[in-house]
Amino acid sequence: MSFTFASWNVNSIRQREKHVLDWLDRVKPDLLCLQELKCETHLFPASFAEAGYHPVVVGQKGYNGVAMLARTPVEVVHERLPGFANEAARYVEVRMASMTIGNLYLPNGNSGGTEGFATKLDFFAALAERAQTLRDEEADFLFTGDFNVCPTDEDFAPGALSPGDALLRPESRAGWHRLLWLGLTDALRALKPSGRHYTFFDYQNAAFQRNAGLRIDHALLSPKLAERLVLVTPDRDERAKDQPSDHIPLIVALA
DNA sequence: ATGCCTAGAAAGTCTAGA
Repeated sequence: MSFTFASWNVNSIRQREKHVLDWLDRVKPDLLCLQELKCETHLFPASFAEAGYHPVVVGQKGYNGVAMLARTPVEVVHERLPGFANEAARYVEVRMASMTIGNLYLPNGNSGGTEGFATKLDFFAALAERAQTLRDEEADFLFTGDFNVCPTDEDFAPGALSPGDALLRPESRAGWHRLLWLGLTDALRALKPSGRHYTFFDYQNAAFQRNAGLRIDHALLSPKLAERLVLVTPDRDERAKDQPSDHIPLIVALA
């Protein structure tokens, strides 16, 4: 059974409500995973449910916040990442269409000094543990969201990041690679093994116009789901619109 | 020169994003 999902860091759901509604109407995914809601759960816009989507919202005041918008009712499994001792609203996991789907907003790691970076690595470690558990349960599962890591040097435009940035530090990349070693497939690179396929463009210095982007929004698929992979598209059209998020949707289709 | 955007919290101008 075919299944289309997307990940989109919207940088405030209230600022982007109309963008998301229009996008849902255009793409009609089975599931949209949102990050950086920047709003409390009870302030999440009602318009998505009115448009026929089942919302699962894990919000908080100010920063962070994740949500799922599903075309069918879902079972909520977790509203925090097991093993990640931090109250920030950065993970939500559901069961739908015979899959377990984790939607994550991984800490950036550039703020908060040594402790801030350690929190990022802690999230990666807990995510690997979660992957191991799901693998042991023989679940078909995927993780998608804003991983805040450029897996290789091909995943950021020259000059877009300074050398010591948390998005490309070896420890961050090791966290990413540990997930791959657990048998997960990087959906975009499975279908587009090389080339620039960015998902983020800074608001400053006309980064989008210069294609000075980063590939930091990802989808990781467990083996049987990877066999069903037919399409991965970073939706650049969204970044050209008025008042866009700095991230674009990453669309993935399974056969 | 982490700064030339953007958003949120909050009422100044920070912090965080990445």
